[in-house]
Amino acid sequence: MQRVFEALSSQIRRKILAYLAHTDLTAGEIAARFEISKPAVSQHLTVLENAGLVTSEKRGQFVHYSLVADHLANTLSAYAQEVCPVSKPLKAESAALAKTRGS
Amino acid sequence: MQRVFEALSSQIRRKILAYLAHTDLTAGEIAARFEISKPAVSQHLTVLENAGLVTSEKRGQFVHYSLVADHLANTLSAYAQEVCPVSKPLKAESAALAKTRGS
DNA sequence: GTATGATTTAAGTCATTACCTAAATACATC
DNA sequence: GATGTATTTAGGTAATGACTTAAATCATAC
Repeated sequence: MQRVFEALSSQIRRKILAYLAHTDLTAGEIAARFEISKPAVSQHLTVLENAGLVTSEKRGQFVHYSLVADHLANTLSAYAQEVCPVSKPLKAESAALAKTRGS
Repeated sequence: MQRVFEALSSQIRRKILAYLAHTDLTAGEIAARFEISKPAVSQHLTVLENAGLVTSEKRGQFVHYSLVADHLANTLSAYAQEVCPVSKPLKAESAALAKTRGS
């Protein structure tokens, strides 16, 4: 929990997660989307991985990163529960979601 | 958004919000629940207030703090949407909530 | 095995954050 | 108005985080 919220406190890291929400990417592809150095991006990816928000898999000389959406959603949800026991907006959003997806 | 996640990156601040979820508290009552100095707690409260997560009202010599649950829930929900467009756990949690509360 | 490209590790700097103590401010009471 | 309590501001230090460049690692291709 601490590591997750710490990871989410950086705009860059939140953006990385948003990119990974659409598709898996290699470290290089992620780095190309930001203006900071590759080592800096690598550090951010390490933070995200230590928080359990992404996983990495080495294929050949590339390292592919992917989002662990469940962990993110579970953590946010758990804390929202703790602090907003009767979380109206969350509920409303989810109701809309359920409507769209039929479950 | 940045300020909210920055505020949430501190365990102490998350705990303060959890306390305020149950009831409003004065600055002193909050400080009494932690082992750090009162000025340190005051700084944390400032961070939370700047993030829009709490509001304060001065009554006599006391300052009462209360949670702005909507802002917290909305922000978490918005980012969850951005990163987990089909957020199963969030939905499941909310479905349970809806059941309990009938709406 | 040498050279090339992808990624991470290492080492160091700069800025920010968290914390403390001491002092200031504001309110209530006598 | 002097005293006591609640809270914040000020000033300073230590720890943490983000970033950089340079070097190391590892896989690929020649």
